[in-house]
Amino acid sequence: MKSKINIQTIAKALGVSTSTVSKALNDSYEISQETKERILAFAQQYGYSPNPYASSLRSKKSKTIGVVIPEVGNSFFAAVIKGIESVARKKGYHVLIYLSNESFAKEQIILNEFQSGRVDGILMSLALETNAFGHVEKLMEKGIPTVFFDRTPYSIIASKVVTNDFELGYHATQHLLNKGCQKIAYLLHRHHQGHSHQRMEGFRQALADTQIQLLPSQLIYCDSNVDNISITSALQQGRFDGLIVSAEELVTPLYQVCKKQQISIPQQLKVLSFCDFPLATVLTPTLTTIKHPAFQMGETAASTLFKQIDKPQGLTNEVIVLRSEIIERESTQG
Amino acid sequence: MKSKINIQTIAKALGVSTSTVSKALNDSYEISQETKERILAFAQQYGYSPNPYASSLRSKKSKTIGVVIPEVGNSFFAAVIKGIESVARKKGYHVLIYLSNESFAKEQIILNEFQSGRVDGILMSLALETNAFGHVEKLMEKGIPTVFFDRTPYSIIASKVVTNDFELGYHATQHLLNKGCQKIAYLLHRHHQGHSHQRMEGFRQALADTQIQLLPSQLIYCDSNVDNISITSALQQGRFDGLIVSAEELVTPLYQVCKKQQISIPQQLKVLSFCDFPLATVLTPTLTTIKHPAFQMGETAASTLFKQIDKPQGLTNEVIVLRSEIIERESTQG
DNA sequence: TTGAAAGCGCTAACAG
DNA sequence: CTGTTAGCGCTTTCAA
Repeated sequence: MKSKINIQTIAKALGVSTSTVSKALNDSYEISQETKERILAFAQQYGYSPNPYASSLRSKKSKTIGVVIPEVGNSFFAAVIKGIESVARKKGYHVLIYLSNESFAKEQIILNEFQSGRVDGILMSLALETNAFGHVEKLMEKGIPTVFFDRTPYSIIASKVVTNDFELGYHATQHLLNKGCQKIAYLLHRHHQGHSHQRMEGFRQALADTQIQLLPSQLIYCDSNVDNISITSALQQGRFDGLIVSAEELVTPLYQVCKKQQISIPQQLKVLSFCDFPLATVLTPTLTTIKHPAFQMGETAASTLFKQIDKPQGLTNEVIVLRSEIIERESTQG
Repeated sequence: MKSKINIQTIAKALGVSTSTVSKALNDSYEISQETKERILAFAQQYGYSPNPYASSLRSKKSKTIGVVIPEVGNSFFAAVIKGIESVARKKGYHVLIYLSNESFAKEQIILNEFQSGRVDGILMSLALETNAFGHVEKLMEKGIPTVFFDRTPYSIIASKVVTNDFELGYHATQHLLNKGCQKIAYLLHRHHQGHSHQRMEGFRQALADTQIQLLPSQLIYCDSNVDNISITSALQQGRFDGLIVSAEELVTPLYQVCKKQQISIPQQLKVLSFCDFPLATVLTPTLTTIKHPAFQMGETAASTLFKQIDKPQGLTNEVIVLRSEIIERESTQG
């Protein structure tokens, strides 16, 4: 380590007190313009940057929010993060990203760390594995502002930003029914979250409204991202003529299976995905998707969080529903 | 906020001193098994979790490493992060992810924050915009352990983990030449980094070795991720019969253009991408790619960083080269 | 408008 | 093995 410049160094060098320096650096109204400039210039010149640990320790706030997401590497969460950062930047807050890797255990560890005031607020989307919310409840009892988005804990009362999941499931199903599908399957992860549940309920309801009863065999569970076997066996012999894919990672194995088994989309099987991504426009056939307002979801979640941070007493627990839209492409063409 | 339990509360409640509690919680050998258990049990019961700011302030280390990457949402960086986390977890370190969003300015701001000891070490891949390294040099002068990966500052001596970029450019080009291509173009971002430069040099060299001179028109620059116009105009009238795509985000616009302009791959244009991703296996045609050892790169970079953190004196500045491999698919078939 | 002093919660010498 | 003590670098009263 080279130069160990801190507030004291500056104070001594300029013949002022540390509190003056501190106030100047924080642009306090108590300090004269002249002194401020003198101190700022010095700080600038010598590349001073404040020790965040000291200031957080003393002031009890970290100017930092934690974002807990299951994974990166998919277009949805990438866009959400951008939305979050755009809001946080305006407020002068830092954004720390924590990955649960879809693991319940990891998620618990992460939330545990937040107990100690490492962050001023939390934005969170649950891991697929998560099916109990004790860790979430413990956190909320501490009164740390928290907003959930996308994958939210259904049984917990909290601020949430979600999409119109039930409707989406319903409309997606209707879309396929309108295209003439009779036997629609639903492709999903073995572990799945509340929002997934809502979507499935929409699926079930849409079927019910058309006098179709949902059979267990219509739900195709996949263990990992490359579970081609389950998909292959589920789709054989033209058992289904419509398919809803509930996750971005499941699109690749699906297309692989269809190619190998010579199942032609959309003639034999119409496919709709719950996630939009750029390459959907160049797949063969191009893929009908549901486009979520990911960036906006990030913005909204962050704004909601800052509302809580700024006035912690009135914890409103509002649930904000954003609308997603179906983008029709070749994979569901009649 | 509810319970404000800290080390003092515990000390008082158990009739011991704060240092005993501190040592017990850090599993120091100085404390008897019995006392340890008593303290741990108490801490557990009352949900104590240490204040990271206080401990970092005092101990001068944060047990945290910062990872600066240009973006999330692509398979490469997602895998790198997983590699990093797997190593960091074993060492009991936290991983904070910072996004530069390919912006030079943002990158400078981030590095500036690191000046103050927020993290014990840094792993970094440069933004596309970055073409000066003053901010990097300033950081390294401070002696903060830093390892660069993938996109590294070519003019700076530092620890780096890279792929065999020159070779890759060379082999990719040879691959296309061997398939009979005569006029090969190279698709890249307008802003680009050192590693990209190396790859382009490999490209140039491979052409030179075949007595072909590289013309400026063979380099197709794209401004953003959806710059279909440049691509369209560059590819018209069968000007090229081979193409190297240097970034994952450029694959979608390329396929869009080829579809629209009815340029058939690989008959009229053979395509090779410098990035592998799952959907490459189901595109029409399937895409020949170069698969980078992303997870391994993350692991290696993190291990190298911890070596530096653990013995800061011997800053070795090693450059580790990992090997990537070409995965041949339909898009370059003869 | 500035300064003195106290202390955030924890760790690390050093004593005992 | 346990306790005492002195800060880490900063913010924040309160006094000047």
